[in-house]
Amino acid sequence: MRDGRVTIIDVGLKAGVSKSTVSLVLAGSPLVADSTRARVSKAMSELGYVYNRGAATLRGGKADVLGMVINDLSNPFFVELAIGIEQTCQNGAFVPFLANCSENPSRQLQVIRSMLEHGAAGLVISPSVGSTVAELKPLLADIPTVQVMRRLPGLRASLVSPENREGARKATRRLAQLGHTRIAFVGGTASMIVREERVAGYVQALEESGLKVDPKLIMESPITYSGGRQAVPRLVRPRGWATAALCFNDVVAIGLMNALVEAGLRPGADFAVIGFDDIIEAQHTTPGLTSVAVHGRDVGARAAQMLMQQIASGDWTAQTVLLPTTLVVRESCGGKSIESEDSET
Amino acid sequence: MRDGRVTIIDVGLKAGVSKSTVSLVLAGSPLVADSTRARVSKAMSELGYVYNRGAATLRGGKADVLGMVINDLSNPFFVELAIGIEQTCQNGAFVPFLANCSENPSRQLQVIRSMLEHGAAGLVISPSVGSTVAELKPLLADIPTVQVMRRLPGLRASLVSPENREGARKATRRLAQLGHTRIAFVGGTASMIVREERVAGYVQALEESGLKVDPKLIMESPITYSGGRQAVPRLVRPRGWATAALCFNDVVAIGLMNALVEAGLRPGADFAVIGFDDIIEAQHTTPGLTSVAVHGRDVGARAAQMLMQQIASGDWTAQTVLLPTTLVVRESCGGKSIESEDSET
DNA sequence: TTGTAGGCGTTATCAA
DNA sequence: TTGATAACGCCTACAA
Repeated sequence: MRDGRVTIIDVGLKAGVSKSTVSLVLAGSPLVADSTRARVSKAMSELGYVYNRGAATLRGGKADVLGMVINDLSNPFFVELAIGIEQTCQNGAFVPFLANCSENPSRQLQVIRSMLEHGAAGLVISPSVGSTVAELKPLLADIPTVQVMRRLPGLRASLVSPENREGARKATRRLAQLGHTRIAFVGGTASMIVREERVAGYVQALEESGLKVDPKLIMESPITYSGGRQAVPRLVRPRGWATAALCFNDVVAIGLMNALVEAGLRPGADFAVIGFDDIIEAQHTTPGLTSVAVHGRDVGARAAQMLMQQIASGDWTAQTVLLPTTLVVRESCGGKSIESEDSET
Repeated sequence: MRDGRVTIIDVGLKAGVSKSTVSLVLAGSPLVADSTRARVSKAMSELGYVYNRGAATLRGGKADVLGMVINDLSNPFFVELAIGIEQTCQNGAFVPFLANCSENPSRQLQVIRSMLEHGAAGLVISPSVGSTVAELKPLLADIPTVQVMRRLPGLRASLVSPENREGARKATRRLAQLGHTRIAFVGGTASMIVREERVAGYVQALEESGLKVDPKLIMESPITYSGGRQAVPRLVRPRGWATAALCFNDVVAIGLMNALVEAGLRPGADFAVIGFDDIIEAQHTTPGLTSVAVHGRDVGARAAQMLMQQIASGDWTAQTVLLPTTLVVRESCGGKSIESEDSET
């Protein structure tokens, strides 16, 4: 106990047993006599003993840390996702550590390295925009990894993701059914695979509805509130140039809705808006935001399950799980009368 | 390299040097010959060597992990706070690990224990609602700890917090100056110290303005969007019973604003609303939300600085730092004409 | 039911 | 400039 840190030896000394016995108590072994166990436990709490998991890991090899590397926590959706992962870890005897990359690839590398150095048993990662396989692949070569939401092609890692294409298709089809012919897709940048998938669903729905696909209606923007705002001038000048928009996600959609109001247009009446993710905020806008629900918690839970199972089995062949989305209809897209599309799924 | 994990011994073998030399290279010591260093580095990357920080910590005693224990990441304000802490750690050679408690004290205990077991060098903690000194004090007895935003009286730990009382006072005074006489305080529960402070500022401003303090105007609610919503019926029935509200935070304020609109009232025109925190969302509501800016990143940065300094010096006597707030005036409180109060600060 | 004796990967001390 | 050796705190045989 030289340095202030109490060890099992100190505990043993105090309880009058050897360190091995203390270790057995720690492990909850049935071999220890009840009286001994009690004495040891008492000594532990009196000394303020703290288990040194690092030492145990060093000896035993396996760590209980599960790393969550998330691209951007300022998007509420990813917070939901992280919460889903966390809760699932609880039940699985893993300790989840969360790291935020703020959509910064070099920060992401640092964070991953750090988790590896700390002996993480596995990683759930939602790659930052701008990540490259070249830099990530060698790092992740020896650790079970599950990608969530975003996918880096060429990476040998599992994936849990929503059915982006189908979700976007459902949403766009709804807008078309409501009579819109000039429907925009707003948000994200062309390099994002998730966006590609969502745009593909959007295009498919337009074609199925017999509408023309106008590339000018497919707009890029940062995936932030301001990104959504910025799109509005291009959307409504001249007025009626577009009359509806499917947004890359809810954050963009909310920014867009607010800018519409400021431009004198009523979302849901003069202009239809649909978002993607169905974050909690979508219920608390005026009008309520229609959104393609991705069920972030479920996605997170699924990813965590998969990862824990891969860790347990030692087999982490890449698998892919696509989770269904649901169109949650609120007022922002107008035409409440049409029955929900959920039934069609 | 038995178990797949490459050690410095393996690296040394490959490079034809001893593990001590490898260790020196790792530490960037100027003692090693350049040619040796090069050979060792090459061996490391060829073998895919990963530094085992657990082992180093076990040997050396000091860890590089800094734990952030946050009450609730689904409040965007605390995400900002966490980002501030993270960024500051970067510059200080600490690795920040984030854990979310979802406002759940027992989860919080687990998380803290886990961080201690992993040898965290220090903790930044924003205690969950319902935390007790009795359970926290023994845990934190031997580790530098800085509380942020929230304070547990009786805990021997530093605190970085905004000037809640003064912030609330400024906001309330503004509402009074705009001619409101029935001003409510909405959100939070009575047991929260932060709320106590904010309510105290609110009461003080009312008295300074010669207004009566009506306990019925001080309302509790969960600090969520729905919490804000729920307050509205009590606020506007009968119409004009209250004409303005200072909210516990922006999340409550945004929920409240939306419910106002649904009740047929225009925030900023028929009813004045001020929030607290100035989260990013406050700029993206319609109308823009007037808010007492707490500058979450700065608060986080300050807390991280303080903690790192306490770790470095080994002296962690409790200190308190109160950071000033600013009233950011947008449209939700009406009366744009009055000049901003910032100048008075 | 409990004690003894390594060894996990690293760093620090001391020799060479 | 490099190598040998002893800890760090824990767990796991194996012995008692």
